[in-house]
Amino acid sequence: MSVRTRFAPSPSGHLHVGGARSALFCWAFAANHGGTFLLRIEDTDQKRSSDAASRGFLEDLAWLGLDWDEGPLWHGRGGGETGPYEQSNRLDIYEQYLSRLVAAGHAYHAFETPEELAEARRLARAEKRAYRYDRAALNLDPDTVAAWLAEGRPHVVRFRVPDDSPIIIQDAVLGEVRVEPGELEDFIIRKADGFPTYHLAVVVDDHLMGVTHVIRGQEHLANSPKHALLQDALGFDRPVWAHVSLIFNPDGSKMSKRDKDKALRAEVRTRGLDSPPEGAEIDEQRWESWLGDKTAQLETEEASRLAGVLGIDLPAINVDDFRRAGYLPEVLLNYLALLGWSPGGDREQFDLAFVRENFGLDRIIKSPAKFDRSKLLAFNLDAIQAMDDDQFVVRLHAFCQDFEPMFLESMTPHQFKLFARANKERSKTFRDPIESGRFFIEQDEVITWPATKAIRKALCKGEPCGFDRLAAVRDLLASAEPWTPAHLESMLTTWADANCDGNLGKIAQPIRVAVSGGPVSPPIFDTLDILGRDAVIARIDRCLASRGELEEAAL
RNA sequence: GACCCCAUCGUCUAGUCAGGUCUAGGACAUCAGGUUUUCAUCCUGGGAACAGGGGUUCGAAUCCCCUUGGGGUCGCCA
Repeated sequence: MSVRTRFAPSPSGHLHVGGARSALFCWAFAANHGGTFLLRIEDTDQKRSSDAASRGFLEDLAWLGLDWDEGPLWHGRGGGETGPYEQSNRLDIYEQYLSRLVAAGHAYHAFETPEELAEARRLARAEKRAYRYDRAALNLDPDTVAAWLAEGRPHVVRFRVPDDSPIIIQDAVLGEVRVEPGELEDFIIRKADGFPTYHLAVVVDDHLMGVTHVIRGQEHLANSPKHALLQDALGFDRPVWAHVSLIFNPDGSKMSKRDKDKALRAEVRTRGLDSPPEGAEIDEQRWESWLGDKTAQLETEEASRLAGVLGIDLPAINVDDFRRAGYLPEVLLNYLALLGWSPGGDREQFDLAFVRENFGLDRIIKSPAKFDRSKLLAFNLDAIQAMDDDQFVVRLHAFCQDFEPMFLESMTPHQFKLFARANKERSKTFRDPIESGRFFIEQDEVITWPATKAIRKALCKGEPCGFDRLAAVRDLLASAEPWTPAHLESMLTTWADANCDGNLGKIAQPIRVAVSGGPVSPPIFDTLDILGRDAVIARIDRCLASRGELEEAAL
């Protein structure tokens, strides 16, 4: 039988790195076995699912290059014989299996309200005992149940957990996992709104879609016995389970899609804010329910607006966060693969093709791993340095198109090309040239020279000082012909030989500060080339004019 | 709290399943030098781990047990 794997996210927010890794492993395992990789949208939670979120997921997956063979239709991907692939479109299917379970006595109707259950849980907790549903509904007489159902009384359907023998599941990563009878309660398989819960939907869909291998995060391990029970009751084969260890934050807590909200809530609390701050654009009611419910999540835009207003950085946990931060998809995938899987030996850097060729369940790592940003960054640096110049130009261009269009609007294509090339060597991410290169696209009049230590050192220190040297080469630059890095270099090198003992830095640094407003730029001759003569001279003149002010500030 | 999972440098890991080749290898980080017109790179070198205790064995990082530590789950979320 051919291998079929599935990635089945619930569309709440963006794809986070843990989900991305699960998707990668599913993809790789299927690809390695010439099988099929399915994508299924688990949108049975009416409160939390949104179309926007599921589009975000698809985009994130596509950006990573993890194409699904079957699943939602999206830009030429997806389709398949076993759809629909959104659970909200499969309700009638679940209903059939649900009736079957009820008819066979494997499931029963229960009428407790959420409030009653919450109270029972609270009580159990107060008495320090483990809470399990008491099966009260099982003792209802059939006529009462029939009457209540007929009058439309709200109810759920619970699965009747057999209490005679232990549940033993085989996990490809963890081995045998055993749960004693009595550890599981009669879990709910259909909610009061008529939607199935995750457990039922997953089991039915995995069966109908022919899923052979379920590779997922270890937070799902405790669900597997429930699924095994449902599969047994329904007469389905069990899939091969492989539970992958969790990804942690550096502080050791589980890296979760709720971390952003957690950080936000903590900041709101410490500041004692009781209403949404100006500029966050969150309405009062939403604010209340978000603050009060620690499982509630703000929309991506709301969250980043709020973070902006509060002046805090949100933790990067979503694929999209890393994309915006200028990481390469292949590097993120490489790093993620390493967090939970190892090809063995000393091999660490590899591409998707390598993962496809070598991935196997047997080398999945059992212990949890902390997400280390600095290693990811080091990998990204290596990948960028391994590109040829033209490739870097193209990819930086694409990045700017998505996130920094100003860089394309403010430069000619030729300038952009020079800009990209000059920056490649010092770029760890696509963000780097953007952040350090703002001065390239700013108007000449916007450049200022604050009296920082580095700027004063370059311009004011010494005899002669940087200003003196700048003044001395100003006309030389104004009349330089041709305006090329090579010619500028030979010109200024000659000048430095004659005027500062061949120490090019003595003149390069004042020029750098003058044209950029700061102490950092690409190599000075490239920088001048990109800016062009007019901007360079205009900036030098303005810088020279600011001399009095700067020297005064230094006193 | 109950149940389940996990345990090699600060971090990710190789080595564990088939015990000796391990005075435990690599990578990131870190420290010390060096290269460099700034920044970033880059080069050289250093320090850094088998959680603890019992077994089994001629021999244990590797097998078993206990302890400790970390984590997950305990939702009409998925």
